[in-house]
Amino acid sequence: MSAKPSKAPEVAPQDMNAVRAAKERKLHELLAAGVDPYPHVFKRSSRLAPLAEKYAHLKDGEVTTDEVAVAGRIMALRNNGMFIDLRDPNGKIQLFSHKDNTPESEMKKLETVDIGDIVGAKGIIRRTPRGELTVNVKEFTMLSKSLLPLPEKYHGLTDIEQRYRQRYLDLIMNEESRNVLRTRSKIVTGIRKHMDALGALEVETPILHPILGGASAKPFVTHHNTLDTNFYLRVAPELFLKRLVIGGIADSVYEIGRTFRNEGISPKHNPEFTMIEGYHAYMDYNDMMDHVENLVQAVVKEVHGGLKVPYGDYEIDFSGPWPRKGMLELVTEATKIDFLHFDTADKARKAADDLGISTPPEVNWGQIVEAVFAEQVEPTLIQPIHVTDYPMDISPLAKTHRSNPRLVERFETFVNTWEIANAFSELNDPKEQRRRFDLQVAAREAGDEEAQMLDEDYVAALEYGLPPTGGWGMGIDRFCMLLTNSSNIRDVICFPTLKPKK
RNA sequence: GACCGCUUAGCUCAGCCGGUAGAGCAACUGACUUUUAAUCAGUAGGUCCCGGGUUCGAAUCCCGGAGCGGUCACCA
Repeated sequence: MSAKPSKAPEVAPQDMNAVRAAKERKLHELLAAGVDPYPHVFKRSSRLAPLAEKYAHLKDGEVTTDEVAVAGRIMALRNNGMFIDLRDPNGKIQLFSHKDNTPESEMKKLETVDIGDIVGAKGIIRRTPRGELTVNVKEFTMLSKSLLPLPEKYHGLTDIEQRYRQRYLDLIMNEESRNVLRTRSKIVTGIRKHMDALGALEVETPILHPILGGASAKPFVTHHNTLDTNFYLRVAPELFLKRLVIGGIADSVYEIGRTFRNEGISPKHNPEFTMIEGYHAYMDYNDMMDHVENLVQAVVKEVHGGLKVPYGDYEIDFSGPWPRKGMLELVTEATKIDFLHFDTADKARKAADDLGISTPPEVNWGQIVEAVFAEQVEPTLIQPIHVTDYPMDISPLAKTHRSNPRLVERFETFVNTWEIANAFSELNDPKEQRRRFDLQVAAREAGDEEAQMLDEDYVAALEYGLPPTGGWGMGIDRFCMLLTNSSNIRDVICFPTLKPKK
């Protein structure tokens, strides 16, 4: 391009604030000088964190003859650019430019450098008398000229909405945000490592589901054009994973993946969230309790170093063994009422009413027990506990309890009043499964939007034979909230769902 | 979905009983030069979220709307 110095930026002035205009001007100065403000590559001799380690022994004021090439984002300029704070994802270093040791050509480049630019620098490394590890700049390279100003350096970006909408800015400015999302990554890696060590096979199953299944939830609906068919975005991977166990691809399979529920958004609910589900042949829900406990402990230890984790006003102690208590038993402890004594929904409803928990007439016995449990027991479950033996009414995919036909072999693990895991001995009797589906379909026809659909192919798969299988699922996002002391699920999601602006 | 709250410069925030817009950072001009939120002097920067209304006069009061947050309801 013809590099002619241009005073006037190419963008209409009314579209820019003064800060941007100054940056545009500097960009033009670079172009005019024949400098590419967006070069293709820069060879670093080291990242910043290893440098800090390598030179930790340098005393204040000590100078080396070691030449380094470093790169990162400029976070601060002091003394008209004599001191630059450079940062990369894991470290920081100071750049020092002074006419006594920096060539005039490089000193000149400082005039086109702003806070927020990505730059590279070469020079010898030293520690200043005030103790800052520093590169004495011999050569400057603009690596990416920024055109927008960074948020205020001291307070950072605090506007919660903007932090989620422009997560990149939040990440540039807030160490805490970077750390929370890094911890999430570590948690997922830790889970995967634990599962792989067990010999479980990681698989991927469809997100586009022609038939809703695997959980009671309201779905998103989407459309495939050439098939001219609507699909649901999955609310759970469950039925496909069990098909794989039927197929014998492995004794243990698991999937970590995005799941979608078209329900309210809250500090604990994002419309798309990440679950892990695992299925293990020849095991039952007792084995799953051991499994969930081991896995959670392994990951907590890996992320936190120990098993005690602060959350809000509490300290969660993940050391085991975690108590295992029946849901009905817990309800009885809390209410002095044994709901197993009520053989009809009406009797249970009356007892719930007396507790101030009203339920609509169409709900069944299990749903009433669940409502009482949610109201009276859940808020007390701070430390890890496996709540076992759920009503069959609310568990259409779980195997009937071996000692009580009204219950199923299911448990949910609670921590900090939240359900973090849900597991059962999988129902593998095809006739019983069909009967359960029929009940769901009836509930759906009676207006229960969240009741499950009959999946003929899944029943057919069961008819070929699913081994006795233990299955479990865990919401990764909430688990991450617990381990990062986050009070909002959005903090542990890189790009949480927001209403589009305007 | 209901209730409550917030929204002012690029960012962080003031703005009283209604009298016509302020600071710090960032930017610009200059000074200074081993700083650590550098310092000093000066300059520029506004759809006060949007739309109505009341008023001589609205960032401020009233009504409606939007986005976000908190609480509750449902869900994991």
